[in-house]
Amino acid sequence: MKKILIVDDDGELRGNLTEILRGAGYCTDEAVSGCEALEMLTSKEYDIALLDMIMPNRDGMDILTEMKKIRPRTRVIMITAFATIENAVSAIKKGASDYISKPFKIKELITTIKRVIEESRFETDIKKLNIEYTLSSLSNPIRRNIINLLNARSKMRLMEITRELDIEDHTKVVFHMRMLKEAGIIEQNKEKSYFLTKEGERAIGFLKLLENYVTS
Amino acid sequence: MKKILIVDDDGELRGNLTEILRGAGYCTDEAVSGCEALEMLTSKEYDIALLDMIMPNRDGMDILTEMKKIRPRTRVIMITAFATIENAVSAIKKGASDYISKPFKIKELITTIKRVIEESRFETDIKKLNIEYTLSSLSNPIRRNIINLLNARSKMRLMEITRELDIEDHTKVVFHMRMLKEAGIIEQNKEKSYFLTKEGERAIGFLKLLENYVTS
DNA sequence: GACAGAAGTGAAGAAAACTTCACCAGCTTA
DNA sequence: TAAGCTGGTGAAGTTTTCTTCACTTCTGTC
Repeated sequence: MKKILIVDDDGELRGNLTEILRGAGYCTDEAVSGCEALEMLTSKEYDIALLDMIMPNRDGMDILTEMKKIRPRTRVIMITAFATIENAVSAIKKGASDYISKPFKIKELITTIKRVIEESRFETDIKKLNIEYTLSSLSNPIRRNIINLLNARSKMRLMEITRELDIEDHTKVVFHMRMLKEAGIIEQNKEKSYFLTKEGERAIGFLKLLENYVTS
Repeated sequence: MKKILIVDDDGELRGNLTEILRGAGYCTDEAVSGCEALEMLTSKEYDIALLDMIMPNRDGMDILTEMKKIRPRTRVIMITAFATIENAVSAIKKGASDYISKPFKIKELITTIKRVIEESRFETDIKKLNIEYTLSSLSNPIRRNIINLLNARSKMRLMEITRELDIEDHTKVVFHMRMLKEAGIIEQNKEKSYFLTKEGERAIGFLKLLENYVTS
């Protein structure tokens, strides 16, 4: 069952959405604010986040950026009352999967959700890309070291890794962390600690296998 | 038990070497000529080849080159009656692991064989290098295609592969074939056909594994 | 509030990987 | 024996990947 996170400061709207989406067979959670949403994303993985663009405190666009950092694979659908083309474009550029404007019909929302899920399922090329990504991530010795470190220590921050690997320039590590994040091998929580994803753990398994072959 | 191929046109010397090396616990085969040696290498893998530099028909140096093409991982020890520094240097450059001159003492030969085996065993960096090689071979889509092709067809020649993959410039394929050969993933027989090594077959296994991960 | 360290961006340069091209040697076959 | 294919080599050029550097922003701490 697909998991959806509803992020909106409007309690009534949240309630309605929850009811409708649960009725449509989705598993939903609610977050009152962007900050709460980020916390929830840190501890749990969602397939989709419905994110209100305009919220008190922090701008939805900011939250989108943060969300993508924490969970690059969670699809975000932006919702806004004041739809403009520029907004839509910049949201998509920042990694949103779709963009719908209030008021919207329930049917419209459901269709959008279905399409976004379908897209993520249908991404054959992205699957291929992923093999590509995974292999080219693993083909670099620095990145293999990083993965092994994270496997041993489970959570590490940037400078810890940098010092552990005895690298002078931390931006070099930043570069490799980005590669690994793009490959879906690691993720980062709100405290900026990096950790292995499930895929990352598989990658470790893969590496060990390879090493055994070669060593034997 | 380590397998040694003795290549010399002098039957008496071959006989002696066989006796001594078997006594020392090695498994040996004999080849009368360079050509015969190449045939034997095609069908069987040896750890070490003792190769006489001067033989009728084909020059030992030529044979060395061919041997390295067929079995890049078989270590070759060159034996010569007329030792010169230039000869030694060019033999090493062509991939010989050592070079000894006739007449040699049995102890000397055994020591050399042991050292060469030890080197190949001790090559921790080469082991690491191999992971490196394997991964970077697999990280390129063209090379993955080549491996898959060879897996399906078992033996293919250069132009077959080139056409099958619909590549205009065959030298591009030559480049990737060289990479794969260096990684120990493919080898080439005397008829110039390429085929997967055992490592290559393992690489295929890895790829399938990875693909399953991603597809699931 | 000033300073140090953590985390990161973006541009520029260096290094490695890959492609293209011009050319050659060997073999087949008309 | 000329033409055409195969399997290469080596140099030059292009692209990608990686590294370095100058600079920013945020956070904690004194």
